[in-house]
Amino acid sequence: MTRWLTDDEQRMWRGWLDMHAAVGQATSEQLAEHGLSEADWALLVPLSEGPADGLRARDLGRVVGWDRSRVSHQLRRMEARGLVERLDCPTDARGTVVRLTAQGRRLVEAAAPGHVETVRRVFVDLVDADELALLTDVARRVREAAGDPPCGRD
Amino acid sequence: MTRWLTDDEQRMWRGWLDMHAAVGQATSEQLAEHGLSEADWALLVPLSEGPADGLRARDLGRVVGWDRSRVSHQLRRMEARGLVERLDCPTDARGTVVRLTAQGRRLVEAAAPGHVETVRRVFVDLVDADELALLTDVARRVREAAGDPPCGRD
DNA sequence: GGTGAGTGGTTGATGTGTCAACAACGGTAG
DNA sequence: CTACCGTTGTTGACACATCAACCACTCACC
Repeated sequence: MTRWLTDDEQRMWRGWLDMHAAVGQATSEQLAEHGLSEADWALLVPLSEGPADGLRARDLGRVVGWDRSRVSHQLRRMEARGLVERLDCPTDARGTVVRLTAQGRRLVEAAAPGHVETVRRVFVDLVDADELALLTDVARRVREAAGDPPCGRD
Repeated sequence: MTRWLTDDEQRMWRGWLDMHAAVGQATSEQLAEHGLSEADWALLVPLSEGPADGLRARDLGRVVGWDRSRVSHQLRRMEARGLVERLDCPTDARGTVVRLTAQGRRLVEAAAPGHVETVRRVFVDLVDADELALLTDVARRVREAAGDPPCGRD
């Protein structure tokens, strides 16, 4: 006996999916003004916030919640565009240290204000304090129910 | 003067992104048990709900909010797997009519109950009536602020 | 009946995400 | 020291998303 979704539930579920698509589109378009993708941004942010001498690819992957392969592929493309460079890790010959280039750092700093403004305009500034607390709580419940694959962005 | 996100705002924004990742992962894994992807599902659902003699590719694209190219690529892969078939459109020589095969219809009907149960388990059943109304309203506000690219799923 | 703008669909190129296989290294038990 | 196992990162194959180019067709207009 399947409990199908009621009309209200379906409206919420679909609206929520469409909301995510709309927000993703808005942030993608904003980053594209600087020649960046969401995938670029996901890696550039922790690199810009981390130590100036770079991060182990392993640690970078943990921060953003990606597997090694995805990180490696993305870094290859970003290195080809001159955003990051890969160095041998001095403490572990298996490792790779990833560091922002000067150009990469300039791009992050140029794109960050517009990114935050977009996030505010299409989402954060549209909810009041009560709603913000409730959304945070719903998100926590859902992550726990779904098995909370640790992730991180921004 | 950029208004950076406060800690609470950042927590909500990140939690919300992670929530979406967790829900997407849960539904993807459930569909994968039947050998289906989210992209397959997006097209299979309107095809299974539409007329038995199929849908114009154009109309299918409008329902799911995809452009022509994306629909065409996805249909090519699905046709190769025997889920759908493409027929010439009798009323417009430019058109293509897409129809579920018997195998495609069996797969949709086999996967649908588990899909709905997953959506309930990781999301819908975790919010009460008040929260459901509020989430629906927030989603509406966000879609309007972001420019509401019409979409549709499930 | 032509002609030209617009529509419908396909294709190829490139960027992105996932999986499995692989090579190289580190750590530990014997 | 050697054997072995777990870790780290890369690679290749394939699925998916986006963009631009292209062709065939429709339709409105002359």
